[in-house]
Amino acid sequence: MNAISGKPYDLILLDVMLPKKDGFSVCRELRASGVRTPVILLTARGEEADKIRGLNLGADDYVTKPFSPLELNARIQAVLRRGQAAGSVHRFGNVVVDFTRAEVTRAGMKIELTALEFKLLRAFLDHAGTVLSLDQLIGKVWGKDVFLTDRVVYTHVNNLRGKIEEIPSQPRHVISLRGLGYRFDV
Amino acid sequence: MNAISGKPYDLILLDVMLPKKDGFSVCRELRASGVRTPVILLTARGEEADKIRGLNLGADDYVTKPFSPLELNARIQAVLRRGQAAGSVHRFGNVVVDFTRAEVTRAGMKIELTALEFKLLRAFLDHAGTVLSLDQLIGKVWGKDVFLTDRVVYTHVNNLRGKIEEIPSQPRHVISLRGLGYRFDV
DNA sequence: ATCAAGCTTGACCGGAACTTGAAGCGGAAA
DNA sequence: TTTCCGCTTCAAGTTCCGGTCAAGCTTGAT
Repeated sequence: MNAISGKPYDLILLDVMLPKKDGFSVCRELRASGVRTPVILLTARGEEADKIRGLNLGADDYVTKPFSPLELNARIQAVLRRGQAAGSVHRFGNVVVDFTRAEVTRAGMKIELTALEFKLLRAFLDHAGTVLSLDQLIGKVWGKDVFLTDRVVYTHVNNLRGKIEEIPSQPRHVISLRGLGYRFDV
Repeated sequence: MNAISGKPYDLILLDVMLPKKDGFSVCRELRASGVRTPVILLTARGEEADKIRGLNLGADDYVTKPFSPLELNARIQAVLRRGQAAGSVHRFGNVVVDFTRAEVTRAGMKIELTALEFKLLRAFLDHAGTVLSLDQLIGKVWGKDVFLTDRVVYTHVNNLRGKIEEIPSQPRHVISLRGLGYRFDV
């Protein structure tokens, strides 16, 4: 821990399989002690659950072994670039979204989203914390010049809710603002 | 402090949780010493009160942890774009208005505004300190060519008052000018 | 003092906005 | 072709906004 905490690293590559102490504990302790340096986890093939666990502990991305150097490099670049450009992995509550893999998990369980629901979720995440009117949503998800009834949006927003919201979730992620639209809160 | 005061930064990202000295003090001291550089506060989830405190101390925006890189970036851009006018976050008295989130708080407590009340409040804030006739208000809130009785305005102005004015507030924010209209004072 | 116009404030209720489950439709896969 | 499944549409039910009404108050003119 102390080997890391003081120094300003740009990125931490963490193997889940370590002697004496596993990568998860390290990751958790890092986060617990306030270190916000990006962390990429290296996990062995087949340890799907580990991936989720790691991301929920605060890791920024994961790479499954065996991995190609190219992929690792790409993900490193992505994580470093993140904060200005759209990263692939997002987290809110207990759900993890990986747009490049088109995978979503809630509390470690995989969730199936349709293509449209992905677009909708992306629109929300791209504007997290700001109100999106129905027209804006339609523009971002379906396209600028499409005629759709508001009901279409209602329905799909609710379908999405049914999949990503914990049940019952006291503070929802997708918040209805009557007369204004929706707002996504992380 | 001196590390900041001399140099022409475009923006300051300030974590509320800092070693030795919290972000609030830093923010207050900055403002007190005349630094007008935009400040974005990072506050932890659940510290709702902190948000308000920070904004009242002169911060320009806040981001609650955990935040998505996208949101942070969006807010940075927003604050930079803001310049000095027409920002999303307004303050008057002990109330804070965030139009992009469609959120209003008074003395730290969240207030629910309707869509119409938001539009009305925006019209007032956009022309704070100047008299707005009823016709002007109707034009800005309902639209240019709408026929409405004055009573409609009366009612909604008073509904808005009931939500944003402290009770009883000796100097009101929404001031009636008999025969002329209303004036909003910060 | 008296009065009327302007404003305040609370209550009401029709309908718009939203939720939610289910049926219809059409394209892609088998 | 048939089946499947995602997107759209429909519809019933619920919430609650917003224009209207009304009664009372304030202010300035007469």
